[in-house]
Parts: sequence; C-alpha cells; structure tokens
Amino acid sequence: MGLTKTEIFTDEQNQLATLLKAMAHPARIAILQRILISNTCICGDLVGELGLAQATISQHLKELKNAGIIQGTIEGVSICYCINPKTWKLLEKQLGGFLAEYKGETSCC
Amino acid sequence: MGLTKTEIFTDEQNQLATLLKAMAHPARIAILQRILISNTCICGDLVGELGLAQATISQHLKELKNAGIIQGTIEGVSICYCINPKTWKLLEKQLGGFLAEYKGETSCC
DNA sequence: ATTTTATATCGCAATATTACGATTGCCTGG
DNA sequence: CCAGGCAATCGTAATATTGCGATATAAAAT
Repeated sequence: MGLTKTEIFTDEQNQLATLLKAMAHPARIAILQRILISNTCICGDLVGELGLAQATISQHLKELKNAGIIQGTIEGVSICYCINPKTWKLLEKQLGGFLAEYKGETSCC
Repeated sequence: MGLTKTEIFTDEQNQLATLLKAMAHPARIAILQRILISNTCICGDLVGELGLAQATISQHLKELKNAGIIQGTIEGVSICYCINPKTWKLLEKQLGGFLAEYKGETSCC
C-alpha cells in the first residue's frame, strides 16, 4: 500500500487534489506569491530570497510546472517562470465552485 | 532532512499550506463534497459510499479535523461531522485573496 | 450483563515528500 | 574553444503519507 487509489474517484476530484497538492507547501506558496507580485517571471532570485538551497528550489519549481500551474521559458542565461493562465483559470473555477458550495452555517451538529 | 522548514516562512504561508494539504487528497475532497451536499453531517455512510476501508476513512476524517476544516459531535451511536464555519471562512478569505492576485495574462515570458 | 453497532487507534508495509550536496548540461562572453 | 554562471538532475537520508487488518473503546439495544 502507500499509494492513493485514484481509480475510485472522479477525474475532477483527482485533478483538484493534484492541483491543491502542488500548492500545499509553504515554499511553493511563497514562490507563487513572488510570481504574482512581480508579474514578470523570476527564477534564481528565489534562491536568495527564500532560505532554501538551489536544488530544493528547482525541485519545487518542477512540481509546480508538472502540475501545470507555472510555465518556464529560457530567457538568455536564466529561466523565466510565470503563471500558466489556463491552469490558473481552471483552478479558480474548480476551487471557487467548491468553496461556494458551502451554504452558511445552517445549524448542523 | 525530509521535513519542511517552516521557520523560514510566514505564519500565513504555513497556515494556508496546512489547509491546502489537508484538502489535497481525492478522498478528502470527496468527503468534503458529501458534507457540502447533505449539509447535515454524515459519518460511517462514507465507508459504503467511497470504496475505502473504515480505518482509512476514519484517518482522513481525523486529518480534516486536525486541520480544523471539519468538526465532529457525538450523535447517539454514531458521530456527526460537519464543516467548521470559522475555518471555511478563513480558507475562502486566504485562498480568495491568493487567487485574485493574478492580474490577467499580461504577456509574461 | 452481554451483545451489537459505530468509531477510533495501533502496527505495519509500500510509497511519496522534503531537503541538500555533488554533478551534469547549457548557454553566453571572452 | 574554454571559462563563467544558471539551472536541472542524481543520489541519498530523514521523515510523512496512504491504506488496511486487527484490535480497542464506547454507547445503545437486548
């Protein structure tokens, strides 16, 4: 055991879980926030700004890229990362719908 | 190594990461959706509805509870789980603010 | 008091994640 | 072509997650 039983769930559930998982780390949230602020892409600046090793940052970037949340393009010497608009919109839609499903606190338990 | 360096990040980043992590599993998304639909709480019904063992469901519920996303009260024989309004509102706020920070696709890379 | 029913917890095995040093690959400038 | 820096990858250690059977706990029914 030790691996998620994806066959049991819907594609939507698996997809949302994958996206959330990709963001569910403080370093990756910090990376995304940096990208959101300086809209324009960043890269090795992160190594200096966050207190993590280059290999670690690269790994986090890879995970965000694998999930489709960011995309990277070669920009001369360094590499430029930025938000993938398509996935971001999908995320807004899926997550928005999910959160909105909660109808106030109609006295449950 | 192998453990997240939380000291490096802000409380907000760590908190959001914890909440996202708690939701970042298809089974837990499915559980939350069930709760959102039948607003009123559920419990061992999940064992029949999702295809997972009782011990596994119980563990997922525990994780959601630890994160503060759901709360449980004893309801006679069984236990009634429902959304924790406080955390849900926090999540909406944090996540909403986060997602909204993206200013369209102003030609990045 | 004993059985039934509903959950939680323990213990384990398989796998995934996190972090980093070391190395490799790759472009650019000399 | 070769040296420079930037970023990806490899390998490894420590720890976390996922899933389940088995067992424990606790309230309700008999």
